[in-house]
Amino acid sequence: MVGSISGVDADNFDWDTEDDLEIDNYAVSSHSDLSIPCREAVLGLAEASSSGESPSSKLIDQFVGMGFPREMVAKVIEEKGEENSNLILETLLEYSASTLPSSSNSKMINHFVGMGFPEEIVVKVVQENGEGNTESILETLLTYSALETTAPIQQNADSDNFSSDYEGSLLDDFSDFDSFSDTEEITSPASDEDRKLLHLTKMGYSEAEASVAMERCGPDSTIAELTDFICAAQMAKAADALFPLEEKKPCGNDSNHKKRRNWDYDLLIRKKKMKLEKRFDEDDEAVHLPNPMIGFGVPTESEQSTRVLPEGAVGPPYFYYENVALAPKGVWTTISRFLYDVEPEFVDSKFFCAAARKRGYVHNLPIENRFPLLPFPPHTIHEAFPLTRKWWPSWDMRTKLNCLQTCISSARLTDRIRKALEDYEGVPPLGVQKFVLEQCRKWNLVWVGRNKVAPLEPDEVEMLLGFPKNHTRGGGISRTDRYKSLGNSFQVDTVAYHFSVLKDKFPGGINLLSLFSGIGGAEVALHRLGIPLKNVVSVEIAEVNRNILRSWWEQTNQRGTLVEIPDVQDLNGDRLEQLIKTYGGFDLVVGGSPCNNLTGSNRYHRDGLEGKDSALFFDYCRILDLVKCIMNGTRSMTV
DNA sequence: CGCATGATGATAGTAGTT
DNA sequence: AACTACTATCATCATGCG
Repeated sequence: MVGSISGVDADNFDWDTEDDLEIDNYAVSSHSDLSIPCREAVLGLAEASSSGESPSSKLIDQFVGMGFPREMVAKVIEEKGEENSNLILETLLEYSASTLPSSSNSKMINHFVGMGFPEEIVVKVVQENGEGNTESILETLLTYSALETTAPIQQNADSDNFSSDYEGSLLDDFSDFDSFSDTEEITSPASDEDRKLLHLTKMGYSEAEASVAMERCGPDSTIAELTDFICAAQMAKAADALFPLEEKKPCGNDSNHKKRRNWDYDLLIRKKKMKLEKRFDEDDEAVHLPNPMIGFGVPTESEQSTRVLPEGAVGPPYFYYENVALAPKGVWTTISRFLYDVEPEFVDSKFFCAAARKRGYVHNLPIENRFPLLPFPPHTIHEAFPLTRKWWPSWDMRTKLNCLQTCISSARLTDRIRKALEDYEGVPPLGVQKFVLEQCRKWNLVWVGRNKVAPLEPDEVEMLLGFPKNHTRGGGISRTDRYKSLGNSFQVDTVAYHFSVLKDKFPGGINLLSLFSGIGGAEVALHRLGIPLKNVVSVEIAEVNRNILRSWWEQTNQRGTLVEIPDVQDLNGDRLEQLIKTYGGFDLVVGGSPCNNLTGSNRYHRDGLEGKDSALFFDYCRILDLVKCIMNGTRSMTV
């Protein structure tokens, strides 16, 4: 019963059974404290000689693979120890920059070229900054990358005001183009928009960036405005990616791309990132989460707050965007910037129901005179699950559940917990309590019997989130799918509280554009508020979710029209124009874009807004902008 | 192939202390 | 300020079964 680790005390109880040594088994491997996981490229380089050797030589191989001399690597590791890879790299860079004479020049250049910077620029920058100053070389190079231009560099300004001069001249160069395009008649086959797009891509921006910028800045925007916008956006997300959407660039730099994934590059970028963010936090105020997380108010805290929306944000239509509050740094700054600089409202659903759900909402709804859905849902675990009270131990002080996620705990875990508790009559030792509570919090376990904990059933999750019972049940939906769909959904009471201000404004019902609808949290919220749904256009990629929504739509005898669109990419300007013409415009545009790449639960692809799924946020922006343009009649008549 | 199962940390924040 | 301790988190991947 006492674990195999010698000298354990009560607080350090070993919970691992003999063949299950995985729990909290951190820091066993000597590599576990490396701050950056090994990339495939590095592994590839080290693979040949790595198997069966000591971690030390493995580490040496890794750095040798980056192009440092073996002796130097060995020496540095000896000096600094193998724990701190960052320090090792720094020292290596220092050495290779300072100790090696003339021949190092080309080596250094190769080094930066290997990171993916164009050779000519590297040569120039190294000359200007001097070889010794790795930091400032990198800084200058990164400045270029942020501008991401392929135009040749001819300026000979000094390094201090280099970038600003560069940008200035760039814009000057295009001022001619602006006046030209403004006055030109549109007679050629290429539209004004296409010309600008072409010009921007020629300047080195990706097509995606360019089109987003053009949509955001409007049809009459000048090239200068557009570049301004892109630069601002890039600076905002510089933290996440200094080479946004690099795959889209036409020039095929596949080998460079791979090299960029090198380890040293990642380390340096990370350092850079932290610096940039710090600077940003000082200038713009960082997005900070309120404590308590009640946004502009919740029903229980009856404080009336007001706000003034930025001019560009004012509807129609009303819009409502949602995502996880605890996203990687800089993400919410970017989201806010792309949504007309509206300040996000961070709300924890624990003020509305028995489960926490920390989310950020960017919307232009009024915030005065909100009212909650009635009846109030249960506010504590005991109220929500009365039967658990009998088995709930006194030392489990939880009154609220944590965030409902897409996965549930394994049966093995609850089994381990049961076995652990069975060893004791009455109250278990503190160490045992700590372990059990930790797991209960992590997996939202509730007490269903003596020493027996269990994950929530799907219908219990439905109830907690404010959906009707069996909302996600049947019709070919698997149990796993139910958990997944529910875990990705709105908390209905929370969203309904925000939507409640619409009830007076749209007594005859509303037209809803619902992006990434999922299982229809927004629709259910409006319905429960008693706001009639006239026409709903729902965009949802997953067939199971579309089935759920359609089934709910039929069961609740909706009078309106439900239009289902699977792929958000299909919702282009033409389609929108047609829909808006048919239904007379949208009153509300709702969307909670996928969060897979933002949430901390994701161990594999937490890539920020640049992630494969999270980038769909930009589709939300695109569509919202189009709706705004079309409805306000400012869209150019050329399409 | 669909489905269920079990194993797999890192990040960014708070709170407290030095 | 810097450091430690502690906490929570709309998940993905490989595997095995029928």
